[in-house]
Amino acid sequence: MIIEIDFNSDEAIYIQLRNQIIMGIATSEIQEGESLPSVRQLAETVGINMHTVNKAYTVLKQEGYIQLDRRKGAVIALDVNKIEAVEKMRAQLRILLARGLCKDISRVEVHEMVDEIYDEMIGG
Amino acid sequence: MIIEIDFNSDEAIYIQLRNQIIMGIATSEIQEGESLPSVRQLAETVGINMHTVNKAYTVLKQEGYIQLDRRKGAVIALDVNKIEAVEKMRAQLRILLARGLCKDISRVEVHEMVDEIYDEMIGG
Amino acid sequence: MIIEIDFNSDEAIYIQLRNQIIMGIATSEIQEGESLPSVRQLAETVGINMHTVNKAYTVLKQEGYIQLDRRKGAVIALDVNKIEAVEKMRAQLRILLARGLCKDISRVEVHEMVDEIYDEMIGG
Amino acid sequence: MIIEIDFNSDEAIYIQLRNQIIMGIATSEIQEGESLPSVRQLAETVGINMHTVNKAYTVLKQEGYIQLDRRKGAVIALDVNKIEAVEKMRAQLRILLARGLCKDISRVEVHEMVDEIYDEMIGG
DNA sequence: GTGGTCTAGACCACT
DNA sequence: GTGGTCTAGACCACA
Repeated sequence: MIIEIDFNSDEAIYIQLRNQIIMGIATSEIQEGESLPSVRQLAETVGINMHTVNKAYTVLKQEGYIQLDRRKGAVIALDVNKIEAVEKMRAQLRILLARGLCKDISRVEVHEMVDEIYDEMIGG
Repeated sequence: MIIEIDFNSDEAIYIQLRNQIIMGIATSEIQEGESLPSVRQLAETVGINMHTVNKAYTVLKQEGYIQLDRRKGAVIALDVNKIEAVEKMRAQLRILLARGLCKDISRVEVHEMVDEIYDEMIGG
Repeated sequence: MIIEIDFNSDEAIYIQLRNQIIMGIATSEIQEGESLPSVRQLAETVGINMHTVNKAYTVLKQEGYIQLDRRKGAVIALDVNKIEAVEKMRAQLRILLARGLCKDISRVEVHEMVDEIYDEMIGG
Repeated sequence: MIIEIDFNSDEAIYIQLRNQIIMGIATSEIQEGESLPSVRQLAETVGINMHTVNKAYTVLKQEGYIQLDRRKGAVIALDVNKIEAVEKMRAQLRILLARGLCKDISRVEVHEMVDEIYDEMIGG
């Protein structure tokens, strides 16, 4: 799994890291039960500070994507609180689609985009 | 148009303000050519700092939702750069759907959610 | 409210800080809705690093004692999840009383101690 | 006597080990004069590192629960320094009850909890 | 002026 | 060797 950070982005590095790891889980590049690299190792690979990786891992834990195992480090462990997840997604979709409406993006186009992204991710 | 700020949210106040104004445009509560309240007035109504309102308006201008007129203040004026808007939406949908996949939200459920939100907004 | 840190303690500074703030809430020295000092201010007063205070505040937020208000800073706001709190207390009492049993501390003595501490705190 | 470690807990493994052994002594599952398993054996049974078991035993010795004998290994031997034990318990009860007060746990409920735990342990 | 983010280096606890 | 903790300094976003 390749992680690439855009240092010119206005998104915080730990957020980019978190997002890419979530993408990795979604596309099954990393699977439930597997371990992420140690904070020091990933920090060196990516070229950032250990503490920044640590923050990304902490957030991933809070959001229910990993668990910190004292022997194996950060292990993929999905805590599926679906009700919460659905509400969170709905809130974010709402603003996303509102933006789309203002920019003349049609309902059909959104549905197409959703399907394209799903096909990308699950390798359909 | 009612604006409500959650001061305990982890989202910046000016972002919440921007989002709610975009929602207002999408749902036609405010229409093209109409003016937003003055910076001072909105700040007072909502109970926040003038600088914060200013920042929200500046962002809305940069993103092509309003224009700042010396006499009429902030006027709704949509600058539809659709190609850019589509790419922006695609990038955000990608991480949103990745999160959904991890949390067992199915493709069908996402499509349903999209339709529900569209119906809410355009009053279908 | 006076905060004192024992730099020779084996307890982490941010834990000592958290505990003393919880004590302050329990004894009503600080009340619901009041603000804690800013991280910089408290750090200076106590003579520790800003980041350490920040960590204490973060933990207090996660545990449901404060909320971070973007205008007022850290505000006392008790999130009473009693079921969770009771289970947490039971788990900790279990090991505490087990230690007591091994050290010949009687059930009566524990009850007395509990009453003494309650009287101290609520000023009975 | 069954020992179970939660590798995802934020409590160090050697602390969990220590606590469970103290629980075993308190509930008379292991009695004064009896031996604990050898470091090697316990490490293998539980699936942890030998050093970790060693650390737990060392702490138990320092706290006056066992003695380390070259031939018999770790033997339960209670060193009752009651005054010290009472002060230690009082300090920990103080923060525990402060937490309880904040979470609306009443004095009566604490007394009930104490009795329940005592009954569990001494098989009342 | 405030918190958020990032970096960096150091020490210790834990495995 | 690993993460946890603490310190420190710097810059930026936010109010």
